[in-house]
Amino acid sequence: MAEYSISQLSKEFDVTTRTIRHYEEIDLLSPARRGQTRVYSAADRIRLKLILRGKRLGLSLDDSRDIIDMYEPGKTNVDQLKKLIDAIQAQRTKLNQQLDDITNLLKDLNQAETDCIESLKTNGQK
Amino acid sequence: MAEYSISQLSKEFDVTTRTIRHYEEIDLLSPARRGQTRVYSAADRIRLKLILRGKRLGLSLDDSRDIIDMYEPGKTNVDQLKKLIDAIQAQRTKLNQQLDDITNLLKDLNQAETDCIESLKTNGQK
DNA sequence: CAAATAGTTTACGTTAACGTAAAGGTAAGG
DNA sequence: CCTTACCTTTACGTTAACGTAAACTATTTG
Repeated sequence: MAEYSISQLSKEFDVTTRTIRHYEEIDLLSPARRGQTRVYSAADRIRLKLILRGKRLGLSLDDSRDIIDMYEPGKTNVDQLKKLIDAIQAQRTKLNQQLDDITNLLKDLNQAETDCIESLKTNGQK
Repeated sequence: MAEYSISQLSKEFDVTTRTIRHYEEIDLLSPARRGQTRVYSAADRIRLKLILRGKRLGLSLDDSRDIIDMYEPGKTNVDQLKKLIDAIQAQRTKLNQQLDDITNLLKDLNQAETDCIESLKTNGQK
């Protein structure tokens, strides 16, 4: 039963405590309290991790919320489930686009690098 | 020698003309002018495309500017070239992180989806 | 020739995601 | 008991990336 303080998480994920509290303000996190002090569970920690992964992918916090909510199959309603499947498909489409973008960018970077090195050889001589 | 109007590009890439003008305001684009009217070349169009790709990857416009500038080997200075190679490496690192994030997210989405479908089977019967 | 369409500049407004400062509570160590 | 280290809340400030509106020009079309 792991527990974490706000500063521990702050250090582990290299974000400010303000950021973590901000996520609570917009209901992305809801840690327990010991008195007034926030106490984060392992589940809270995972949520934070997911939020930050979303950030690295350029998602808005609202988008991240949607995605994270997908992981919880507490949505018994059938219509909601169907909506979820659609949302999952939409996300997948977007991610595949990103994958495509990244491979292209990596290709471009390789090209830029060889150009650079080439230029260094030629140019570094004079 | 292809030429494009601002509204053509706006439609092609599904962004507003305001957005395109904004990129000019911050010197990400510098189209020619016919009188007062902007005239975009094929190269301008490519730059816009690259900017938007950067956006999809969650890059800031400043980051995109840096990356796009990498493609132009007009940087004869040796020191700048070395800096460029470092920058390229840094970008590569970040992109590989993103790749990792995406494959994980896709994995999660698959899981979420099968959970959903499972839940639909069980739950949709009653 | 009037109206619609596409272009322009200028300039203030908006939203997300925190930053930053103020003011204070609490527990441990010397 | 005082300092140091964390914790808290409240609240205004900031930046990026445009949105939106006003006011104007130029061209085309019924």
